[in-house]
Amino acid sequence: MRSVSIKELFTGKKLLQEVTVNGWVRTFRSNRFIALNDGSSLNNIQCVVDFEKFDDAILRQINTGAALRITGTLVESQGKGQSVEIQVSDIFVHGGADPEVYPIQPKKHSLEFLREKAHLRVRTNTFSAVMRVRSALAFAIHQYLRDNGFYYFHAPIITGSDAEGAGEMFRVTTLDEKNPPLKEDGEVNFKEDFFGKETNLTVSGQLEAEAYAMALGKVYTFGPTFRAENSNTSRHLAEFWMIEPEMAFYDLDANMDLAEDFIKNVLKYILENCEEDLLFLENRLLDEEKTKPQAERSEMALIEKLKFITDNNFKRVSYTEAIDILRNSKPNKKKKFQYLIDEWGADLQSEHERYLVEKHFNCPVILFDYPAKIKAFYMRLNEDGKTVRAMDILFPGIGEIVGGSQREERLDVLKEKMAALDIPEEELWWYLDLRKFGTAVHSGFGLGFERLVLFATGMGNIRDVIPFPRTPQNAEF
RNA sequence: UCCUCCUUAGCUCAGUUGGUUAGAGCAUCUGACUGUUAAUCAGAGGUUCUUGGUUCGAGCCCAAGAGGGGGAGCCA
Repeated sequence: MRSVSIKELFTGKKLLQEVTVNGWVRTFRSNRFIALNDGSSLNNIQCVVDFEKFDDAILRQINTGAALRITGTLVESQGKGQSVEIQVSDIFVHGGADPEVYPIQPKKHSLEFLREKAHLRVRTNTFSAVMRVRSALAFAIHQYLRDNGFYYFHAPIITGSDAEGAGEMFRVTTLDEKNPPLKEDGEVNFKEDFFGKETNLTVSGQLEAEAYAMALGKVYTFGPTFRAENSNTSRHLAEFWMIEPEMAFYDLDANMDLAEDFIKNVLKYILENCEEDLLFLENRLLDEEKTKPQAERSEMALIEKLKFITDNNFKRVSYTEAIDILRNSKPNKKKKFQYLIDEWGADLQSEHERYLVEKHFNCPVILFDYPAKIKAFYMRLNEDGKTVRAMDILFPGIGEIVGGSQREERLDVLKEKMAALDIPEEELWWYLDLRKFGTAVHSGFGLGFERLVLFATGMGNIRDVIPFPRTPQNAEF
C-alpha cells in the first residue's frame, strides 16, 4: 500500500479510508495518542492507539524522535485539537530514538542549543517552518526571473581572478601544505598547483554574469559564495547563497525598478503559499518579544510587515540627500551617533542606515549615486565625476539586503579606475574584452539569499536560516 | 579583529553578604491513571565549563583557558 503525506490527510479527501503514513514521533501522550510529523507541513497527525491490542515492546519504542510507519483508518477526531485522526491498526517501527540521549524533547529549546544540534534541529516546528519558507523563496526567485525573461546561468565556484574586491577569499589548492613547491625567492610556486595558478572560492559571480549578460541579455546566478572575512555577526556567513541578476541595456533606474519588483514578488509568493508556516513564525516571534520591554518590540507582526513591503513603494534617496538628512538629524546634532556625519563623502555606518530606514523613512530605502571613492571599480562613473551609479537596498532590521550598480561600460574610464586602484589589467583581461567588443550599458545587483530568508521568517540570526551554517571557527557539520 | 555579556540537572533557569545536605519547571526513568492536546499524580537524578589561586570555608572572589551569545567593523 502506498503511503500518503500527512498534509494530504487534512484535505479531508481520505476520510474513512485506510491510510498509511510515515513520519517521526513528536509526542506520545497517555500511552494512546501519537503526534506524528513527516515534514510535509507543520501539522501532526494524531494516531490513536488502542494500547491493549499492541505489544508492550512496540509501545515502548514509541518515543519522541522515533520513525514509524502507521496504518489505520482516517476518521473525524473525537478530541478538540484536530479535525481528523487515524485509528491505528498497524505500527512498524523504522527506528527508535532512545529518550535518554535524544536531545530534541517536546519542550522549548533555545535557538543557541539547537544550533549545536544542526543535524536534528530541523525536526522542530520552528526550523521546519523556516526551511519550508526558504525552499519556497528559492522557488519563487527562479520563477520570477524566468517569467521575466532571465536565463539561469551557472557561475564558476572556483575562480582564478583575485581582483573582485568583495572580500577575503578561501584558497583552493592541492599543494602539499607541509612541503609546498617554492620559487627561487622562497614564495610558494603556484605554477605547480592544480590549475597552474592561485585559485580561490568565488566571492561573487558578477563579473562572469556580465560576460553572459552581454550575449544572453538577461541572466542571473543563484549559488553559493564564500567570504573568508572574520565576521562574527548575526548577519554574516562564510558560505552563503546569493542571487545576482545582470541585465544588458539596463541603466540604474531600470535596475532599481527590477530589484524592488523582484523583492515584492517573491515575498508575495510566500504570503500566498506559506501562510501556515508564516503564521507559526509570527506567533513564535510574538512569544519571544513578550519577554522584551515594550520599546524593543517590533511595531508590526511578521505577516503585516511582509505585506507592508509588498504594498508600499521603497523610498529612493540619493547619497547626497541622505547625507543632508543625517547631518540635520537629532542624533547627529546631539552627538548620539558614534560616527558623526559632517562631510559629504563619508561612508555610512550601520547606525546611519538604521536611522534612515527605521526612524526617518520607516520603510525600505534605496540609496543611490554613492561617492566613487567608497565603491567598487566596476561601477559606472556619473557625469559629475565624483559619484557612481551604485545602489543599496536597506531593510528594517536587516540592513543592506541588496547591493548593485550600473556597470562602467566605457573601456577608457574602466582602465583608469583600475589603474588608480592598482588592479593589474592582466588579471581581468577578459573582463576588459567585454568593453572592447560590443560594449553596452548594463546593470545588475546581488541579493543575499539568507538575509531575505531572515527578513521573511522574522528570525534574528542568519545562522538559523541556513541548514548548516559556516562561520569563523565553525564547520562542524 | 575589537568591545561586552554568559556558562549551575537532559533542557530552560533560580541560587541572598563567601557559610549546613545546590533548588524549581519541563524532559527522562519507575509506578499509578487512560479521549489526551507540550496530559495528570507520586518517587528517582548534579564533576556548579576546565585548570590554578585567595580563604577556616568558593556556584559566588581572582587569573588563565575552552565554548556560546550580543554589539562594532567588513559586507550580501
